[in-house]
Amino acid sequence: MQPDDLDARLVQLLTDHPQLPILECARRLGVARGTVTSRLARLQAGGVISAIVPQVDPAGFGYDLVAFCSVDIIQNIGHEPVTEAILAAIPEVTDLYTVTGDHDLHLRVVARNGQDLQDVLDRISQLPGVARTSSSLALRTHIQGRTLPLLHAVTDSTS
Amino acid sequence: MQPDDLDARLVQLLTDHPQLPILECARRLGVARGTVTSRLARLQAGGVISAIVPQVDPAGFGYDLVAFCSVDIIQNIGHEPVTEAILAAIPEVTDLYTVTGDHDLHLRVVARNGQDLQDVLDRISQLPGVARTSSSLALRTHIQGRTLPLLHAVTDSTS
DNA sequence: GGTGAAAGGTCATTAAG
DNA sequence: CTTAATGACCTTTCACC
Repeated sequence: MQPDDLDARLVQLLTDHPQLPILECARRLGVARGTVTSRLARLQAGGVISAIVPQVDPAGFGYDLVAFCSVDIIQNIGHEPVTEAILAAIPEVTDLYTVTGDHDLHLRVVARNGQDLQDVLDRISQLPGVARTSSSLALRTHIQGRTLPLLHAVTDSTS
Repeated sequence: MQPDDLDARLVQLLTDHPQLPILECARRLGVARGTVTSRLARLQAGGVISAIVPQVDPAGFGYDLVAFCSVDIIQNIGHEPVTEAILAAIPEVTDLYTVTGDHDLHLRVVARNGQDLQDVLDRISQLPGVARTSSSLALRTHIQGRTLPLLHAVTDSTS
């Protein structure tokens, strides 16, 4: 679907003020309450808004280390068994992608400290189907999961 | 902070049923209403719950291509100017990390299609301070931003 | 547990593309 | 003619005491 400028401003407003009532949103955007309601419904139906749920941050309970890990898979094994094994066995894996390039899988993992990270990477390496892993530590997270600038860019160029 | 099993079940409940009233949460968890309220407040204050906001999914408005890009920075330039330039100029960058290893920065970018992706990568390459980029395309997103399994693992071993 | 107040869902009307 | 916005009604629910 194609969101417009009003959609972008609505999402921005809700992002800045998480629990702002719909009536207040309508007031600040200068539209009727029903408009805000229908827009929200349309955004959710269209998949632009995937969910409105509590965002759990692992750093909040000690997992403040982030690393990226590339996994090579043993040749004659499919991707599925390996990805399923990783997802099932390693809760520290927050993101898992099949990628092109030098390696097969790309994952983002979190850990409590260096020792814990080594343990996590070891557990991944020892999973059946995993041939080799290589990793790099995130020294600093400049931004993570930002999407609003893109949404604004799209709606600005549209209007 | 250290969340316990009740915290994990509360977050799980709210994740499964996004707009479940607090009273209903208390009923299903078998605790008093005030308990749920105070738990939620504590989780937010402690940073375990970072926010409860609409999750914007770029795939919802056409950006269904995901790629990872490694950036090498020109030696005598600091990281800050480059990261700031990237964040300011390229809205397609959703994640940006300073990392250890063969490269300096690790980013996640989204695009509308292959041609659009090439354009995005070109724009990154041409930013001042960027020496070189290399990228890999995500063929499949198995999981992204999952944290609940980790939360459950932590609280299970704690209890 | 009771009470005041506000939020959200629904609908008919109206304006606009 | 289709689509969307408006404003008001009504029911339900929440937070407070």
